[in-house]
Amino acid sequence: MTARISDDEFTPRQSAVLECALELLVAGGEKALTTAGVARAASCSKESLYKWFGDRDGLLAAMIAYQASKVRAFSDDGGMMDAARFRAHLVDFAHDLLQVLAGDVSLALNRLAIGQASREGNRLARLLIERGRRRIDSRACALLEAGMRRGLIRYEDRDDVYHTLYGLIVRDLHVRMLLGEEGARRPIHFADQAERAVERFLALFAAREEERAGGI
Amino acid sequence: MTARISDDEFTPRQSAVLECALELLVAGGEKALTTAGVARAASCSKESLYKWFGDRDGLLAAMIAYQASKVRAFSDDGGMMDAARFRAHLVDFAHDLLQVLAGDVSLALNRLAIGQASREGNRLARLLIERGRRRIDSRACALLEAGMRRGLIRYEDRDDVYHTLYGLIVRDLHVRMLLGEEGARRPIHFADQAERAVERFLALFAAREEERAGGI
DNA sequence: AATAAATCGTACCGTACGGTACGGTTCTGT
DNA sequence: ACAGAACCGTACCGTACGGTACGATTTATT
Repeated sequence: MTARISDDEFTPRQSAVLECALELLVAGGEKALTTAGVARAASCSKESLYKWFGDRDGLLAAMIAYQASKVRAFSDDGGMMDAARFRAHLVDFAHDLLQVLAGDVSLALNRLAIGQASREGNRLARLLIERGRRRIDSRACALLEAGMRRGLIRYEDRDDVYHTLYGLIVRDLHVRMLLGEEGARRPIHFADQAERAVERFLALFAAREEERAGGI
Repeated sequence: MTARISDDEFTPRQSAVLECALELLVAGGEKALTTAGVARAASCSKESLYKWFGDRDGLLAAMIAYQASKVRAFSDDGGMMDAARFRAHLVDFAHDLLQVLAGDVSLALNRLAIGQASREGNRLARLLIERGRRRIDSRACALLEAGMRRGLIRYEDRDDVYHTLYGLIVRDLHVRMLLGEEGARRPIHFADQAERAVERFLALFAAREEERAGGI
């Protein structure tokens, strides 16, 4: 049984080891992530690795859990919000999303999970979605619901509109980055892209002026 | 040197072997794609594999080239096109795109290329983009340019508008399918999704009635 | 300080895989 | 029909990796 992963607390030593493992993964992909390699890079024994994480798969799962635990969940909104602030929040979200997806570690972990996705169970992929994606989803959905409540946008199916926002922001960039396309990772353009995506999103879903004031 | 891949003609025997290899890859992922396994499944000798494809990487490249060669390039349009036909062409494109991306072999090859993307050079990933993606891109761009020429849509940057169309159609579905998410591959919903995506695309880029008739 | 637990480094084992070699067999060209 | 090439099946080699064992060393506990 592959060690406990429900308890995502790691000792400092274990965290340091996982950090080294992530570095190895980022540098050389899954092929470079050997147990002996991690042990050497982290100056620990293979025996400790197996004791802490069970087996290699447990190590991979721990790396995902560890990385996810480093990303703090946002809880923006709260204050009052007019159309301009709502738009700014959307742009912030878009920019953050692009930056997260373009991160070295994020790309490496996604490549890892996708590479293993054909295996039965899909443990890693499910973990990645559960731990990494849910946060982003919930942040965006909270934002969208706030916009809806204040009459700034109109929609029927929240998930549908969220996925549309996602598509407008990310397009095929994520897959292109996962494939290692050089030109794809130009964080310089992220700000522009975030603006344009939100522009189009609001063009599709913003409530019209006359609706913004009151009822239906 | 990894055999010639620029000449994408394979003998019938080689094609049969590559077919078996693709089956193996789809069934069990990269891990299941061993030279011995391919030889056994295809009833050929490992020596022939190495003679034909050079080494394992050459085999992978040949699989991509072979699969790409099976997909015939569209050359739709040609006839005259009004707004309704243009819309129908867009929906067709969207539907085809979703169906292609959701294909077993497509997903398996993308997983393979992504899993190897961290290696230097990125040969497989570049091959996949070059051979697989370009066709889709060119079909869509031809369609968009035809729509532009006939005054049905208006845009400034063709690539930008194409990527927006792509994002509206695919959203995060491709990555979710690559991660093996069960709910993602529901071809039943593809038709709906294609309709909705085109709807939104036209809401963003369709020329207004008064523009459709004549000049600026 | 003494004892127990945890950890390190290294060595070891079994297996699986990439790649090669070779004898026997089928296909091809003349 | 015959020679030569292509090909199949199998066996073989070296290596690399996952996983285990163990003595030496460090750390924690009382």
